[in-house]
Amino acid sequence: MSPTIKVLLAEDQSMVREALAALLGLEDDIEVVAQVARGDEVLPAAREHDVDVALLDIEMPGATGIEAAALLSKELPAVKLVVLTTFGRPGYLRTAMESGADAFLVKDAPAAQLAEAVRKVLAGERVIDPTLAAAALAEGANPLTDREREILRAAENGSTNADLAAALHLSQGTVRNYLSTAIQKLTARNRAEAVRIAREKGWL
Amino acid sequence: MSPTIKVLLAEDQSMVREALAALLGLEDDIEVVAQVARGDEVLPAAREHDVDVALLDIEMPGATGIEAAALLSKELPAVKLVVLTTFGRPGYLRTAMESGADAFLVKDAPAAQLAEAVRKVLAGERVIDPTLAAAALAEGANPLTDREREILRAAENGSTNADLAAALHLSQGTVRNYLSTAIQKLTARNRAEAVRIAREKGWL
DNA sequence: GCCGTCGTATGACATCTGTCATCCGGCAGT
DNA sequence: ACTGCCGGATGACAGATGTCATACGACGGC
Repeated sequence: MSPTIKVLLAEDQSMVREALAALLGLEDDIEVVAQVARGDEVLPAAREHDVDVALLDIEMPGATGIEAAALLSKELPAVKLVVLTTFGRPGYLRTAMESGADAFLVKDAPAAQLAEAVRKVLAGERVIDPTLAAAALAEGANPLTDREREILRAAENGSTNADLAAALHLSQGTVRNYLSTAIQKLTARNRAEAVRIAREKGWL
Repeated sequence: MSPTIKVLLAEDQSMVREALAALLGLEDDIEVVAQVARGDEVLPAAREHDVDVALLDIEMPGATGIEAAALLSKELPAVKLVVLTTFGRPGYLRTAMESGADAFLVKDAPAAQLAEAVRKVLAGERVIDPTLAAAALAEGANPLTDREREILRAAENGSTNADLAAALHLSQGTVRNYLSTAIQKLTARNRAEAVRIAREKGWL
């Protein structure tokens, strides 16, 4: 029979990572050959271990799983990419696929889908939740410009306009202009609501 | 040798839950006899399955793991309680212990600590991260009143004062007063920052 | 070359938010 | 009985935020 599938597992929470490794370890045809806890450790580890499939959590320090996916698909295009996330945000799906992901799984899907997805991507298939795919297509593309996104992200923790202006080397008026247009694009009533909406859609 | 330890596992994300079950399943002396995905299913499941230890995630729909812990320790005091969480917030630790938890683990601790904690609580020990315990003691008690907490929670998603007043049947002025005192208690500069700080400390 | 968009900026204006003083009724300690 | 705290409220004020018009240089597409 065919050799075992070599998997790289990237997930920052040790307990979850090792638990997922245990889960995959129960499968005869799958072997977890490397584990990393940070996005920026993915590429080096993949280079070192000659992996078939990389399993990438999105929320990680160093770099997100999506950023890691983009790097991998450029540097090691033979490696198949499964993106895993807590949040089924349509925008995540979109950018993950644009970054070269072959599968997109949410963590509240049944565990059996994990091993299944690994096998399927190796066979050249793509695996995505149809509901999520529909949602991603329905909501359209991210309407925010780079700068607007950046400023919204910076505004998330409760910074004042003065803080933001200083942090981003802008005038306070400019900060307010960007926030104002972002608020309108997202049909929010203030910056906090705008941040929430953008987060929900996966646009940040 | 002693019979196997019967564990109830409560965690909303199926993939993580089943992965943790797989991890615990590798231990000879531990058996996962029940799995639930919601906080409000914990007590019924515990009643039905005669468990020794309940493993409770905090962030769950229906009821939090902490609320479930409080119920369990009242209704089935023989069951040992391990609280598991993504976020190492000192306030969580405090309320978890006050709710009768015997152990408190964060998900980015090594996986080995999970089985270890299960065995220890059954032996009557308590398991908590010393660093977190120190932080919990250092930061003192939650300074917010019930109402302040409630209003901060409601303000989290970007509601305006008018929204909050309507939702909580208060005058707008009263809403502003509560937010103002909360902001000062938390040494924040606006509601958004206050929410962030309260969240970080586990006071919401 | 022209048009649209983006990044950046200013000024004026209206509204929202945060602060403060002050008040009331209820309730827990002392 | 007195004190203090909580929930709730009002009014006044200052400062922060959101909106709008307008402007300019850079760049991309047509």
